Amino acid sequence: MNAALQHETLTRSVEDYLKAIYRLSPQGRAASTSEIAQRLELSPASVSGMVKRLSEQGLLEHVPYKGVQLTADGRRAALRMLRRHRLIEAYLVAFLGYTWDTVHEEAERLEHAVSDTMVERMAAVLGNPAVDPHGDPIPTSDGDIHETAGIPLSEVPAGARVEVRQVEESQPDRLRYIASLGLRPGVRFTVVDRQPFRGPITIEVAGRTHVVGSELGQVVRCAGDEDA
Amino acid sequence: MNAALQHETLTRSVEDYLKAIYRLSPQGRAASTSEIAQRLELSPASVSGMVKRLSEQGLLEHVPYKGVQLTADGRRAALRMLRRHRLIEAYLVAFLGYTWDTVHEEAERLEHAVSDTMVERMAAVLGNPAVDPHGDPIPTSDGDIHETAGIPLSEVPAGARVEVRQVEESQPDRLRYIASLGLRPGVRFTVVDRQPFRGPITIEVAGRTHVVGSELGQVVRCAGDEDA
DNA sequence: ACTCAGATTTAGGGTAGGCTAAATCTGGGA
DNA sequence: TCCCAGATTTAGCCTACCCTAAATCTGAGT
Repeated sequence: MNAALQHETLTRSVEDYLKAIYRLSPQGRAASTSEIAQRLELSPASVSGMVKRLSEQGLLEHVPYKGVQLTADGRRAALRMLRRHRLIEAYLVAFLGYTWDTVHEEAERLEHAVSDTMVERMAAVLGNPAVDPHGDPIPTSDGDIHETAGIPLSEVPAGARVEVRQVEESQPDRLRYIASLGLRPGVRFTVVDRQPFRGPITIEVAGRTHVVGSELGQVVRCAGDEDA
Repeated sequence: MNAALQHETLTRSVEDYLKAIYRLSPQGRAASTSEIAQRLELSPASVSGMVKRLSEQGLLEHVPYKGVQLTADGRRAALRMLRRHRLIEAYLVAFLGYTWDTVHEEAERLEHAVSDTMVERMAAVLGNPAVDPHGDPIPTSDGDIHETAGIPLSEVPAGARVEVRQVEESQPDRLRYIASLGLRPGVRFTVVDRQPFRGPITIEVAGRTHVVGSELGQVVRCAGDEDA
């Protein structure tokens, strides 16, 4: 467990790589070089180079030409960054007048700069929230995370009444659009109609009807409305 | 005025250099390579190299073997960092339970990461304070600063009643010691005795008498107590 | 006016992490 | 089974900063 040592040492770049790889590996699937490159907006060649360094450092497992997976140390570091990122987002919204479309960019920089102490103070004044403003779960300080992945809106059957759980989007303009439809975590709404072949989805939110594309259907994740 | 462009481009390193040079140049005196090196804990050779780059960028004026001065652009950037640093310190003390001995280090990292927007939001919720927790003046967002340099405690005549204005110290242990004497910005106290040749100074703070060394006398700056 | 100690700069080298171009691997379709 | 398109890696290069060691300048004191 040299992760404690590594905390002090990890560079911004490395922290970003680990976070990206975590996000790209649902239940431990391997992430490919090109996926990582795309997410970090770097060339695949650069990613190849960094991947080699990180696997030498023991932060990830690399099978050449096949992909990478985080080691326990790598996962720990990634979850630490995720906690920071999401707590910072929650803090900025709660105390500094940010809205969910503007917090991502700020948190992206702050997550590398705040101390553990500051993160925990923010968590405390927030009352240790379980989710961030987009509904994403906040890992605990000892690295637990409850992936409460709801189902994508695009897979909710027509007629169902559901609740928004998470909005997996970071682009401000898209988030503003989604907010303008009344969709945000915790909001209940009804799926009126869903066309096949990734066709448009008709929803009714707070009495108003909207038709949205399937791309949006992918990022809005919902949970069945148990108490309806 | 390409300073706006530069904002986006300045690296952490450059920001630190400019801030250090500003602090080392009271009323536009030139700062020497070795002073800068000492303050930033770098080798003089490294400073020489960076100084060359920065003067090519137009952020400072360098007369080889003589020293450097900030240009208008450089000064603007330095004051911007000073504003960030001091507002962050004030914010952390006011809202996140920091004490004046612990804020410096945190601010030192955050000042490079926060956006202008966030800085102004912090300023707003703080009510646009004029000074930070150490009594140092906070530059305005358009680069004004009121250097209210009080006189060092070591130069206050015996018998005078004065008020603490600024405590020019960033080391936590020293700040805790100073706080333990009851000295902090705004506190009134009396100089009971002062020995010559940088000798010890006897002060009375809130009815208690302390003897302090002249080194401390340099960092605690005071103002005559007008309304006594 | 000289000299030399100390300050400063230059020379040469290292690491981290980007990039493009070229080489190499992999797997799906003929 | 073979082949080639696309993915991946390697090779070679660049920038930003840092370092130590060596060269050079400056000015204070004789």
